[in-house]
Amino acid sequence: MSPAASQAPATLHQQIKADIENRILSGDWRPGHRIPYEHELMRRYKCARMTVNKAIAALVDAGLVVRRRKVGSFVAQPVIQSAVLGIPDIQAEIIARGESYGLKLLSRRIRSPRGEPPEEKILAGKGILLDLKCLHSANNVPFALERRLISLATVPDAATADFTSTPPGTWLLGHVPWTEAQHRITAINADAAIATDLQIKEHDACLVLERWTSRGDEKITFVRQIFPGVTYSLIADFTPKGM
Amino acid sequence: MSPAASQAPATLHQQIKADIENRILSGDWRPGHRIPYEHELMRRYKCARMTVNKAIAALVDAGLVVRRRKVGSFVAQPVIQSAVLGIPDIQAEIIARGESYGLKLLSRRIRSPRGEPPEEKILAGKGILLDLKCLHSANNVPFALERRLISLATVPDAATADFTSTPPGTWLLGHVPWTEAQHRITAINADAAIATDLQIKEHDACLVLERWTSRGDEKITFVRQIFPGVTYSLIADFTPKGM
DNA sequence: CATTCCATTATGTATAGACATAACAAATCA
DNA sequence: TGATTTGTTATGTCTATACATAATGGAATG
Repeated sequence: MSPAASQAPATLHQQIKADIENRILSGDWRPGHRIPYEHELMRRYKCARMTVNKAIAALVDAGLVVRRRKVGSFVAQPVIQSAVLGIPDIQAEIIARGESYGLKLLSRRIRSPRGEPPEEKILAGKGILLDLKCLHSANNVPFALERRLISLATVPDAATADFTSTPPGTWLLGHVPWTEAQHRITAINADAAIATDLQIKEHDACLVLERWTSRGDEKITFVRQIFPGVTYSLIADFTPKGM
Repeated sequence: MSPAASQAPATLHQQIKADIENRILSGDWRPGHRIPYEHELMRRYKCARMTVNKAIAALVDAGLVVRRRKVGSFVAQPVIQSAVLGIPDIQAEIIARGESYGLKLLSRRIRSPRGEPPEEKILAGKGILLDLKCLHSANNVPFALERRLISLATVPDAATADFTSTPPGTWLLGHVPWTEAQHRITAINADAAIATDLQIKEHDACLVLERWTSRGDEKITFVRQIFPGVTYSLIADFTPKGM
C-alpha cells in the first residue's frame, strides 16, 4: 500500500485511495466529513464494490478514515500523535555522511548478571551476559560511547563474534530477528569517565539513548548509547500512517 | 488490520494472517522462508484464494512478507529500524500522571519574522508570526520551557486564542489539521536564563525537542521544548508495523 | 552452443453475486 | 406514551471466476 507517491498511478484501487487521500489531506474533506457511499463510488469509477472497498479499507488501515456499518464512512479525527524515529545504526550513519567510521572495543566480559542495575532485568535470573563497552568514532573524533549487554542464553553466537571490527548493533541486526524494542531518551551531564572517553569537558550535556530489545518473551539485548549533545541529534519524521 | 491481539479470532483472513504472523514472529519461519502457495493455503483453510490473498497482502503491508510473482511469498528480512515516538501533549501527559498541571505564559508578541534564526524559515517571507514563550509545570515544579512560533497567515485564529489557560500545543492539535512534522532531539547545557526559568542549576543537562509542523506546503508552527534532563525522558516503543 | 520462444506457474487485480451484520427509523403493540 | 418489532440500508466478508503479468525452465531454432 505504501508504494504510492511515485509516478505509477497504477491500479484502480490505489487510484481511488489516492483520490480520497488527497481530498482529506488537502483539507477539502474535513474530519467528520462523510465519504461517498461505496455504491456512489462504484458508479463514479465504474468498478465493482470490492475494488472501492479495498481502497477504503486501506485508508482505514492508514487511520485516515473511520467506518461504521449502516452509517457510512467518515474522515477520521486526526488524533495522530506519533512520529517515526529512525533507530541509528551508528556505523551506517557515519558512513552515509561520508566520514570514516572507527570502532574501539574498550572492554569485553562474560559474566552472570549482577541483578541490581535495572538494565540487567534483561535476563531475569537465567543465563549469562556478554558485557561490552565500545567507542564509535567518526573521522577519528569520538562519536558515541556504547555500553551493551547481550543475553548469551538467547544469542549464544554472540560469544564467538568479533566485535573489534563489527559494531555489536550491526552484528545483532543481521543475526537476530526481534519483535519488540523500547527506547528511552534522556539528557545527562558527562561525568569524568564519559568526558575522557568522548573527549569532551566534564559536565557537558550528552544525549542518552537506551534500548531494550526482545523477541517475544526473550530479552535479547540492552544498549545505552551516549552522544555528545552538541554534536549529535536524533531526527524523527512524521507523515500520516500509510503514506 | 490493527484490531488483532484481543480475544476476537474473528474473520477468516484475520485468522490466516495471525497464523502466519505467529510462525514468523516465533522464529519458526525464518527470514527467507517460503510461505505456502496460495493454493496450498486455500486447501488448508478451505477457502477462496481471495481470502488467502487478503491475509498475505496484509502481511506484505506490515512488512513481514515479501512476494514475487511466479516465485512465491517469503518471510521478509527484518530491516526494520524505526520506532514510534509518542509526541507529548504536555498537559495531557502531566494529568495522566496524576499531577496538577500549571501553565504560565511568559511572553506573547505578534511580529514579523526576523529571518535570521533558522526556525523562522517557517514563514519564508510571508505573513506575521505569533511568538509565545510559556512554562509548563507539574505540581508547581517547572516541567518544560516552551518557545513557540505560529504562522498567523496559516492559522489566523491563533491571534485571538487564549493561551493563558490552554497550552498552545493542545490548542493547535484541536484546531489545525496537519500532515507532516519533523523532530529534532538534542541535549544542551542550561544557560543562565533557562536555569532560572526551570529552577535548575546553570549548566545542568537539558533535553531539547524541536518540532516543525506543516500542512502540505504551508508551515504551521515551530516549537522548542526544553526539559530538565534529570526529570524527563522521552519514551519510544516499537513493535513491527501492522500489529 | 547460444539465443529465442513458449508453456507453465504463482501472484496481482478485478468482477459479480451472495449472505451476514450492525445501526437506524418507522411502524406496531402493550 | 413507551417498549418492541420489523424493514431498510451500508458496510463486512467470502466465493468463484476471469484475465493480466512476471519469472522460470525447457524446447525449438539458428
